[in-house]
Amino acid sequence: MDLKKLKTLDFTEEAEILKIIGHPTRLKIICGIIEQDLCVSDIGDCLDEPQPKISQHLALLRAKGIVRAEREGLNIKYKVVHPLAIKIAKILEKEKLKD
Amino acid sequence: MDLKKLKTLDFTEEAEILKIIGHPTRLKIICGIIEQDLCVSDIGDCLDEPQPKISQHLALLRAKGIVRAEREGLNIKYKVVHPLAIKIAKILEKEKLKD
DNA sequence: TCCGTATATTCAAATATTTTAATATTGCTA
DNA sequence: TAGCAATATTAAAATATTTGAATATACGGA
Repeated sequence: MDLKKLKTLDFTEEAEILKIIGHPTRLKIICGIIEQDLCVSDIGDCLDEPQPKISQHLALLRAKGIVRAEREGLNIKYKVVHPLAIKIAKILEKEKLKD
Repeated sequence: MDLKKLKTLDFTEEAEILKIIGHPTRLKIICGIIEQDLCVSDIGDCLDEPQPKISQHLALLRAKGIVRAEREGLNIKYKVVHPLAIKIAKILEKEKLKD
């Protein structure tokens, strides 16, 4: 891409998504729910983190439109909905499963 | 991926890369130099940011192994070398060129 | 070797993020 | 409707990042 074109582009939104995803706990949450929806307590089990902390991270992800919550009886299940986040999670999952 | 497998994985390094890239200036730098190597002053022109700021961001990117510097006469040219960063920059470039 | 151009470093102030702990809310079921 | 299980919110303290301004270094050419 030439410099003139680049000059007109703005990467603010994409950067924000990357920054939010770029946290070990949140990234693991996202990779965890990319294939299957999970509820908060499952995620907590998986990460060995206290429930409120998981909820806080999920709240951030929700606020940025990266995940969506859906009540299912007693639990609330989360799924990834942001296209860029989905792409990145899939790339990472693939890399991780190589080993 | 099942929960047991997920539990054994660590996403710390990937998260760090994403976080570093997840800054508007740095992301634009990376997308700018994905196809062509650029020197600091070209990057500065393109972003309308003071030179020391650009250098600071480049230093961070260098420290994390995301870009590499190469002197070329009077200038120093930068290129992206981190595989994950390259993948993401290419995804974003493609998206941006759609519009 | 002195000068100018290009780039890098440093440090302090402002700002943002993360963590922790306590507590609140929601909805099911007895 | 009381109690329990699941999830969410809040606020303060600790920590990390970002910015801005000043200054330093490195290299090539006269």
